[in-house]
Amino acid sequence: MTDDKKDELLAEENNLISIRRKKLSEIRATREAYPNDFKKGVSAAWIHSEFEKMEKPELEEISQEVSAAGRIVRMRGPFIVILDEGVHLQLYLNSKTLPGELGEEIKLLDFGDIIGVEGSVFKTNKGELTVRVSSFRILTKSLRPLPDKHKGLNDTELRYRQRYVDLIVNQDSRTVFQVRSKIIRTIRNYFESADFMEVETPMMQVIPGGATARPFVTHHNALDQEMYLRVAPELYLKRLVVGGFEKVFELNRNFRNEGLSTRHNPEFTMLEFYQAYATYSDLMDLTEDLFKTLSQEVLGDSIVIYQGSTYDFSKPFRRMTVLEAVENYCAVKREQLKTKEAAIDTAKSLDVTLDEKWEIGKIVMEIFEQRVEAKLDQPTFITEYPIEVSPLARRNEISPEVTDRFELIIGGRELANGFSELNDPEDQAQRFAIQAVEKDSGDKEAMHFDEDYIAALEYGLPPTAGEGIGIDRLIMLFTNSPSIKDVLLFPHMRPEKDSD
RNA sequence: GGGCCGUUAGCUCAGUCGGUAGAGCAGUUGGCUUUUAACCAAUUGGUCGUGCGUUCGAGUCGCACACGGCCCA
Repeated sequence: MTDDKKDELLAEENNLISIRRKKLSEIRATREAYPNDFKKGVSAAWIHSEFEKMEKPELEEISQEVSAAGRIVRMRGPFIVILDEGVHLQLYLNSKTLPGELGEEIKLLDFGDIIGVEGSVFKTNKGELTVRVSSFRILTKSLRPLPDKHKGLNDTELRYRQRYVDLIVNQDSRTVFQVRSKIIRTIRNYFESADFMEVETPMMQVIPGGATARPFVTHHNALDQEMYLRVAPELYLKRLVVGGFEKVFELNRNFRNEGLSTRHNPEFTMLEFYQAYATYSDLMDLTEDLFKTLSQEVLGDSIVIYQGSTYDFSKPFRRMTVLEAVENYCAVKREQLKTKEAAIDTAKSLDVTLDEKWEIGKIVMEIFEQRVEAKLDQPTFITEYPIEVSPLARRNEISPEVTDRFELIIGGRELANGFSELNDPEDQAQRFAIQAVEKDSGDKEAMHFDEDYIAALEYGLPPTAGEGIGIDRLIMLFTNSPSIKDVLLFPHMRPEKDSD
């Protein structure tokens, strides 16, 4: 780049950035501007835990030397506060008492710079633990100004688009992602200690399956083949149970080509687990225990407060059937849902939008989803889902029009979905055939006919129950976050403007 | 997809009836140098999201679009 060109770019650039860029070139003129040889001896957290309890004279006496590093977040006269792994550490740098060059170098410091320091630990007259810096070095010059030191970064859009800035300045945001990590770790431990094996199945699939949802389509060039990002790992996990891995789980990303909302991101994290010789009823018990364990281990309490509601996970969850829920929450009688015609009338009277071509089970589910689900605040297992909306679930032996399936609703939102698996290959083939017809008639969410999965069932899937838990929604619940974007490090956002 | 709200300095926000674009923080210069949102003095910084329109005159009024938020489907 020519000097003219450089000047031109500088002129276009924000003045605050160009001032910092000049400071950077001053550094470049004398030494390596981005050195890699600084050894950070101790963390800010360690310094606090080790010396906070000591008194001023005691600290003066031992005069402990340390080397530390962090990002500058405050400057008060000769005091500079750095942030190291979320912990503040105060430094004392007096330009009049430091050796000449270092005293000059203080002028090059800005908020956001990452510095490495050496010095001794002491306490100020006001009792604040501080490092009296004897030497320091700018390790990384920051060229962009940080947000307001008091008001921080509030703009939701900027917090999502520039998460790195959000994480520097908003401790609450850091905490959400620390809790997220801990929840995922706790889930892994929970299943591993219950002898489940963690597995990884394809995210790129030739036949997408396992959920009624529209997939993302992509293309494999060498094979010249359409491929889909998975909407669920379900069919692969059950193939593993056929193969004799009787307790498996997968904790990873699914992709669904749907709209965005406070509860939906196109890619999201799902836990799915399968257990041979278990029923959906066993999994409801397991789910209660899992939620209790998570809240105890992650929050240290069985009580979770979410957006004004209080949930006590030490108590068993309510259980009711889909029909009971519609009866209770829509004030309708069982007869009003008995036939398709009655159900359509009921739906219309409740102002539920529907398609009259739908079967009765689908109509009842629409009533449930549009008029009941949001009202179910306390943890509730809803059971007896209609067969039409459950193409992979086992038929109930007493009422063959419903399945041995449940969903867990908390705060009006679906958190989990589990069922006894359909392991009758002939029944499954018929259900796939029905899905294929719906697909041909234009339903983009309908499932494909998966012949290899039928072949697997024909080898024999033991009686099995399986469940999926939406991890992002779970984390929203445990971190009291109103939007899924708050619990995703990099939520999907539209491009800001056309970049060409 | 529909409705409502928002978009002004790097950040957080004011901006009245349409009449010279403001504050705090950050920045710059100097002072002070064991402070606690440090302080004191001076001072720089704007495509008012984008485009079109109404008007003598638009941050402000109208239309369209973009992005975001909330609610609904």
